[in-house]
Amino acid sequence: MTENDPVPNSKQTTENTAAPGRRRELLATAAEVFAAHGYNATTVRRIADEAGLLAGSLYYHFDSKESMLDEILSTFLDELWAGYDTVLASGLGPRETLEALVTESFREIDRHRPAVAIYQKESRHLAARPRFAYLADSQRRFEKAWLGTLQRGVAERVFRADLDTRLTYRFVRDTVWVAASWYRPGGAHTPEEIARQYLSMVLDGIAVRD
Amino acid sequence: MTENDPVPNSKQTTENTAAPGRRRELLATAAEVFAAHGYNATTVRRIADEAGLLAGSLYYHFDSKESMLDEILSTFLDELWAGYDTVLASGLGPRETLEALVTESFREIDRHRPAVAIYQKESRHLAARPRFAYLADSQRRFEKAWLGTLQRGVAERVFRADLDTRLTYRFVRDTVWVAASWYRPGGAHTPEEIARQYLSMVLDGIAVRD
Amino acid sequence: MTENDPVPNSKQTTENTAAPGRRRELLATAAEVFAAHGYNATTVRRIADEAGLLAGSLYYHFDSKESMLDEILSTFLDELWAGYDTVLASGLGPRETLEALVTESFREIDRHRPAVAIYQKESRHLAARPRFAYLADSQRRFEKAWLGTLQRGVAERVFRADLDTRLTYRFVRDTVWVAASWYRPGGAHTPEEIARQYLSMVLDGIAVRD
Amino acid sequence: MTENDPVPNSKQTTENTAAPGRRRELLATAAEVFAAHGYNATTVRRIADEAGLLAGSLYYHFDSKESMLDEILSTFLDELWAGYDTVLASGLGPRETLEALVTESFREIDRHRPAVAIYQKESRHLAARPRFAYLADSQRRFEKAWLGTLQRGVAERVFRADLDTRLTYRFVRDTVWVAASWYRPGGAHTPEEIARQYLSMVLDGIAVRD
DNA sequence: GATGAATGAGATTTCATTCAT
DNA sequence: TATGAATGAAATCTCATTCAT
Repeated sequence: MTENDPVPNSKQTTENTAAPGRRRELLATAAEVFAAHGYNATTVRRIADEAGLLAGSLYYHFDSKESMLDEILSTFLDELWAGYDTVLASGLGPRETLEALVTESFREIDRHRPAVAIYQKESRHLAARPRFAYLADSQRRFEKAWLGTLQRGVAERVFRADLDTRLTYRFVRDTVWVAASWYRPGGAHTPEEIARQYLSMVLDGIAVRD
Repeated sequence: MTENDPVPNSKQTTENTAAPGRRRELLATAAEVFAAHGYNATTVRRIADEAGLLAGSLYYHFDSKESMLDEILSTFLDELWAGYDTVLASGLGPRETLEALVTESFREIDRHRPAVAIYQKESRHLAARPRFAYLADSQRRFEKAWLGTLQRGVAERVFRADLDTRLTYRFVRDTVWVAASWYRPGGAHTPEEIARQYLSMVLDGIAVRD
Repeated sequence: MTENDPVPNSKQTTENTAAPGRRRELLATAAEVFAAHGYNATTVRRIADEAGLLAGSLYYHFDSKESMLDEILSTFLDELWAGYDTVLASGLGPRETLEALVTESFREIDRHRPAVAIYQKESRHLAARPRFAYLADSQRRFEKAWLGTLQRGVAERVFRADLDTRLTYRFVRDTVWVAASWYRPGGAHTPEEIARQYLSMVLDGIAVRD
Repeated sequence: MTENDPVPNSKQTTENTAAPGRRRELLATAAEVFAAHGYNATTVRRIADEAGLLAGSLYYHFDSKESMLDEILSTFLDELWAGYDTVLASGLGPRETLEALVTESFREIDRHRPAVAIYQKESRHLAARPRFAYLADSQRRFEKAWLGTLQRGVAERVFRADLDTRLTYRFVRDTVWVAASWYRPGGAHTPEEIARQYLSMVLDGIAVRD
């Protein structure tokens, strides 16, 4: 769980790595539009309009609409795993690991909201395509990290013994990521505040204790 | 909250001359395909293939691809609200209401999995179109029911006083519905079992109590 | 050399075999245009114009422009090899085999002029693509048939001993097929007449004998 | 037939300020790519890649893709006609003229293989455009030279009386030029050797004489 | 009820070409 | 001389929809 980024992805396509200025701008625009309207429903022309050039001109920078999506998702996942790996490598107990993962996740949502929203909506069917195989890989690592933490918590009697860890994993995973669909950076809550509230609910429950 | 189906929708379009059996079959097929691949990515031809007829022939049964979607979603919402309204009309306390709503929700997922999955993925951007205004209406009623229950619970000291109810509402709402994306009817868990586990987590937390 | 059509080709794509009427017409039109202007330079719209429908409508009948080309070429090659195999299986001597192959070739040009012209112009670079691998296969069988006949002729002292058979094969092969670029069915010469003239030149030379 | 280059062509376009070395290199590269993939299928970017610069940079050297093609073909034809005119002006008999023309042709293929291959594939449809009218002119002169030689040969009883000279002209013309598609300079045969073999076939036939 | 054929609008992509630097 | 970025026209292809049979 602490190995160095074993998730292979295809981030770098034909185009050069060196001149990231324009490229990054265009990707940010594309991500915003994909997130707002869905990948399929987004036309290349729409992205181009938003970025202030003609549709065909995007093809100077990117091979295809799909390769934009690819680069958006893989860049996000690379950063996500950098954060996760730091957490997982730091030798925390299960509860602290869970807290750190949740907090890190909300921070990623804060930084990569469009990418997370796209990931949330599209990853399931994308993962089937060879080009996006890294999504399935990431999914697997993800499960290992979260489910492992829950199971360790149960084993160490930090989490309740009667927990269906698989089910709990799904609940937790989904709630965290779906947040990207309503979260607005710069809104009422900081990522850390949201994480705190969420952890409070999941760890201690919302019911008043007798 | 107990009024009779105030959500207007357009379920019945022009044609319902023929045996409603075929119609229902075709909608079930369409829902399955929409859920699996997304509404936009689903071609009319794909639905027709799956149903064993030619694309053009679907237009004998339905006005348009959109009207299939409309009918799938509105049928689902009608049933959902029938269930919810029964719960909300039965005078339960906040905790029991929450339990009943969650249980009812997982039952709906069990019965209408494809519709719920479509709803989950598409409702946000559909709600903007006039034809699907009922989605926004439903969303509002939904918020009133759930958020109201949480707030009532805090007021009656059944739920913790320090709860950010709005945030909690979002967490709960999302987790429940996203379940449609992994739930498989006839799988390891009954809807009631899933509801029980989920409620246990949300109400009492996963941490071991001192 | 007498086995039953061992050249695999992909003639039948998705579309049905049963209703060949419209399909065949459209292919004939496409072949004519491909032959006249080259495959790359031919637009789908041009074919559609010539056939009297809209460009998009062609896609009801064919998967792609490429699949039209594929079907044109593979249909032609199937017929060609049916004819060649009959000749090769009939136990003729080298000279008679050569005469029969040449005659058969000019007959095929008469029947499939556009296909032959396309084959002549495009086969070299198409053969590299997996989809058109059967072109390379055919090319190999072709060489075996013609070169083999020439070599047999030399061995049996029917053809001159000092013949560079490989070079002669190339000359003969090319001359025969390039004829498709100037031949007009219904013109001054029948295929058999052309074959006779050509064979006279190749077998006996154009110089007056001393 | 001995006039000095009456074929007008447009070889020199606007720019020839710079070192003609680079220009020639670029044209050689372009010719190679045109010959390998066809003029239409060749992108300016491909030529630029092969030459080690960017697509836009080619426009410093040439007006357009078409002007590269123009210069390649007209340069070739100028040299070809220099050779042919020498032969035609030297007062040889029909048989010797034919031998000299064939030999000269294979020498041109050796020197200008890519240009000949392009000429072979593209000249028919290019000749229609005004800019490439010189291709049609050349074609006419070509026919006059070859057909005239054959007719003279028949008249002088050097070639067989029963020859269909028009048909023979086509056969001979095609075979010679198609050779560009398989000939590789520096391969097994010198141009002169190929010419000898070819002339042997055409003049004396491949059949053993009784 | 269903088919086969077509429409037409719009999508992605390609590519020769331009031009400021 | 060359680059990097963009243009704009056109190409292939997709797909919801229509309609005569």
